[in-house]
Parts: sequence; structure tokens; C-alpha cells
Amino acid sequence: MSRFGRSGPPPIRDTYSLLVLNITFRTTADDLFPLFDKYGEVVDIYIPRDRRTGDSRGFAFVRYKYEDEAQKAVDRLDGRVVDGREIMVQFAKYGPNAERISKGRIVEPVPRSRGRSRSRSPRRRYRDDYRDDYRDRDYRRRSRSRSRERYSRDSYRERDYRRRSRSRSYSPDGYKKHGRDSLSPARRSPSRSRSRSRSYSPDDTKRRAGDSSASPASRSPSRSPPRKTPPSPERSPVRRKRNDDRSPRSRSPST
DNA sequence: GTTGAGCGTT
Repeated sequence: MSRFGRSGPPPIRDTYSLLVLNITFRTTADDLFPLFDKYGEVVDIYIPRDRRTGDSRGFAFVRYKYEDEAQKAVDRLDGRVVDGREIMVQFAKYGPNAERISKGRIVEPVPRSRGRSRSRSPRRRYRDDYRDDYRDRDYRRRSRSRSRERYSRDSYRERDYRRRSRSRSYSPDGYKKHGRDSLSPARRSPSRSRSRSRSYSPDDTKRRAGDSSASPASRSPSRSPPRKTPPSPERSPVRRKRNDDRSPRSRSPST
């Protein structure tokens, strides 16, 4: 939203856009206007904001009516501390003045003098690659939230590691301890397993919050085999019963 | 609540 144009950018006849970087996220056009207006006639000030949060992205575009004024503003405001942060002012690459540069008429107005010129070449390439605004926005957002993402990632990793460790710790533990005995614990296993599972159930439910169904699935296979065994014995008794029945019968002939 | 290389809408 342009400071002076509500329905969009104002009619620009011959304006020069300046790019203001390293400004605080709370700095608004109103804060920059008096600063830049002091060094020349400011036509428009625009601060790109995030469409989701609405916060400024940390840089602004200041349009001057004359190039000399813009140049002066750059020279005077570049490196100025605003809101406790040193801002960087330089000519914008994209804009009405960009056409002039395209003509090859203007030869690097500012950065060269200050020697602050960073990697300006690759920037152009990025813009060419960009097609969707979403991607562009996402990319920039990702860059900004790099620190945040890193923190989040660490947290997630730590949690995952801990969870996995715990899972692994219990798995072998149970198997090793009960694995010693034969099928005797097999029947007792489900009983104990369930009992223990219930103890940890609340904890897991709260921690995972309905996510990562892999955990239960992971544990499922472990419990699956032993669980399959119980149903078997269920039918066994039937046959065994018959066996018992047959047992006496078998003994009968023997006798 | 946080952040920090870069290039633009309403």
C-alpha cells in the first residue's frame, strides 16, 4: 500500500526508487517519510509487507522526484541509524529508473561509491526464476524464518530422538527379558504389555496429540505376533479337549 | 513474542 496512493501506485512520470534495507520490522512509511523528505521530494513510499501476518519485511522503497535528490538521500541516509538499527539506502533495481539502467545510460549510481554493492548480479537471476508470487513469498519467508526453523527443527529432532530412543529402549528390553522364557510369557505378555501400555498411554497421547501414528504402528508389529498366539490357544483347548476326550479313549484300547 | 538477506503494491 503506497503511502500516497490508496488505489495503488501513483502516476509516476519520472521517479527514482530507492531501496531501504536493514530497517526494523516496526518501521513504517510514516517514520521514513520525514527522514527522506528532508533530503528531497518524496513521491511515494512503499513498504512490502507479509500478506499473512501483515508485518513489514524489513525494507522499504522510497521514490524521489529527482535523481539528484535521491542520490543525496542515499548518501546521507545510507548508514543512518533508525530505530536503533543501521539502515542501508541504495537505488532500487526494479522500477521506472530501472528502464534507464536497462538502456545502459546510467552506470551504477550508488553502490559503487559506497562499495557496499553486494551480490547484485545473482539477484536478477532469481527474479527471472520466480514465476509464482507464492513461491517468491515463501522463499523469502523461509529465509527470514531461518533461525526459527532451525530452532523448530532442533526441537523436533530432539523430540524424535528421545521418542525413538525410548521406543527402542522398551522394545528390546521387553523382548530380551521375556524372550528368555519360552511361550510361557507369551500369554502373560499381553497382559503385562497392556498394563504397562496403559501407564504410558496418557503420556503418549498428550505428547503426540494425535499425531505420528507411526509410533503405535511401530509398536504394533512387536505386539502383533504375541497377540496372534492367544487366539490360537483359544482354539487349542477345543482340540485339546478332544484330545482329553480321546485320551481316555486312547487309553482305553491300551488298557 | 521470535527473525535480518534481500528488491515492490493495496
